[in-house]
Amino acid sequence: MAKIISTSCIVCQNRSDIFNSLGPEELEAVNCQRISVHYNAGEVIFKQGTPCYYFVCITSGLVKLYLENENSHNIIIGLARPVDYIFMPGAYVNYRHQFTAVACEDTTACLIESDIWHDLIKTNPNFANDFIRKMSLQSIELIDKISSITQKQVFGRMADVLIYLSKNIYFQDSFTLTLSRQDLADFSGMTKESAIRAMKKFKEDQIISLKGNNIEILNPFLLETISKNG
Amino acid sequence: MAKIISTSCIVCQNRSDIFNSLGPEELEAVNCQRISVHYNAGEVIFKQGTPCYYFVCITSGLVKLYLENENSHNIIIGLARPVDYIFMPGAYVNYRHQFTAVACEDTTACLIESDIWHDLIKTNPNFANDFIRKMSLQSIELIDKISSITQKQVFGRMADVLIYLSKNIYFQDSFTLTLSRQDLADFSGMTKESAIRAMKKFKEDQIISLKGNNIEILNPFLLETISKNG
DNA sequence: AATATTTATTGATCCATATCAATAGAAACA
DNA sequence: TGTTTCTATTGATATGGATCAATAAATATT
Repeated sequence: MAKIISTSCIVCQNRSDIFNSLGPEELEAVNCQRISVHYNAGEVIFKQGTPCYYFVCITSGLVKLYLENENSHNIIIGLARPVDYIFMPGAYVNYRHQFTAVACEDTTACLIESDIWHDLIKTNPNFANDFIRKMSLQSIELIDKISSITQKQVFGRMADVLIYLSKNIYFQDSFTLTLSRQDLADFSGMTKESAIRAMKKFKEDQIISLKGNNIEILNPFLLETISKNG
Repeated sequence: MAKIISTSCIVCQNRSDIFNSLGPEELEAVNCQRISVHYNAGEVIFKQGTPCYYFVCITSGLVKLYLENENSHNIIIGLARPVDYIFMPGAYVNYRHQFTAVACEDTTACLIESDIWHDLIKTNPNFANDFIRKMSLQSIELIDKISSITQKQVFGRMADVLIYLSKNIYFQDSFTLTLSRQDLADFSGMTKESAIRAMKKFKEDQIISLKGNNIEILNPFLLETISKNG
């Protein structure tokens, strides 16, 4: 890891939207102390339980955020993509990471000290407002995840995951997965075997086409129906 | 419902902690337009999917927050008590309630217009900071709920619920439940029958004493172990 | 107090999904 | 190019917890 790249935040094309409310001096202050890092696929960005000193802004790649458990399987509670940063509820509570972040693809990120972040929130109401909006969105995603996992069976849950991937990660009905089957399982709260069987059923029913990691949603309407009916 | 009571926010003993960072004028502004309401046990405070115009600050009683689902059972994602307010992630996103709030006991609450709330966040950085901290805590609770429900079996989940009730709601090892068995089930993501059987097992194993709605945690250490081991 | 209604409890059965096991395919490596 | 290693797939079996059904207890109603 740790191949440092650099441009300025002010001209950065992959800058997180959260920084749009900052003025040039504020952006420069962020730029001055930011650390740009490259992670290879599979590398840990941070571990659940460790102290959190930095906000992680993803500039390229894909990151999975998951809850670890000694006895049981992991559960992916979210994915982070450019142009976004990883939400960090511990930054305002116990200064610990609530989950582990791992790069699914080769990923570049900028680390921003949480002190600066806190200062910006105190001094720039628009930044604070945007930050609250992002936290709210994250809360809603968590609520949606609870709803999906507790109120739906395997097909409904897998439908939710495929819809989420196409709408929020790949922005297309057709995409090449960089998540493993195990990841899909962890994301939909089931075992790898169940995930594979659910996908196989969708393929048989012509709802998706599936060749290795190439997925195309052929019948989004039916997938939506399966999601709704659980 | 709607038995209006009144005192001033400035002298209120049941004022939510979130208002501690407000000055007298700000408190007075809140006081001027607040609406105090009484809800009987069982009454709906707001429904999932409806617009959210008010923050609800609980001054007495107990409120359950749950996700509704036509096909499936409800799932309680949290409880709200005095001195607290109900978090409302929709207030910054789609202006809709993400869940339903129902009074479990006779409950009084003050409704505060979200406009005023938004103004305070923009103008008072300490208020914004406290608000972000509260949202962060809520996110962590949601993450804990996901962890509990997906990574533990019935006994672990029920242990989590009992620990939560004693530590965060009743503040004692011994308490009289105002939640029904169905509520306990909805809170731990299982059926009423499974909830009753789990409690029965804990009673047989002398981990709790259970007479109707009177619960005492006799062996908190063992309960904690069950929670950890799932 | 007697009756109706809701909530709680217990037992029997069933089913969705996990677990286990075996194989196949893909990627890494020597 | 064969060997190892990891990931994916498929089938067989096991099981945790849901569902169904039948009281019992508590609460509300007349």
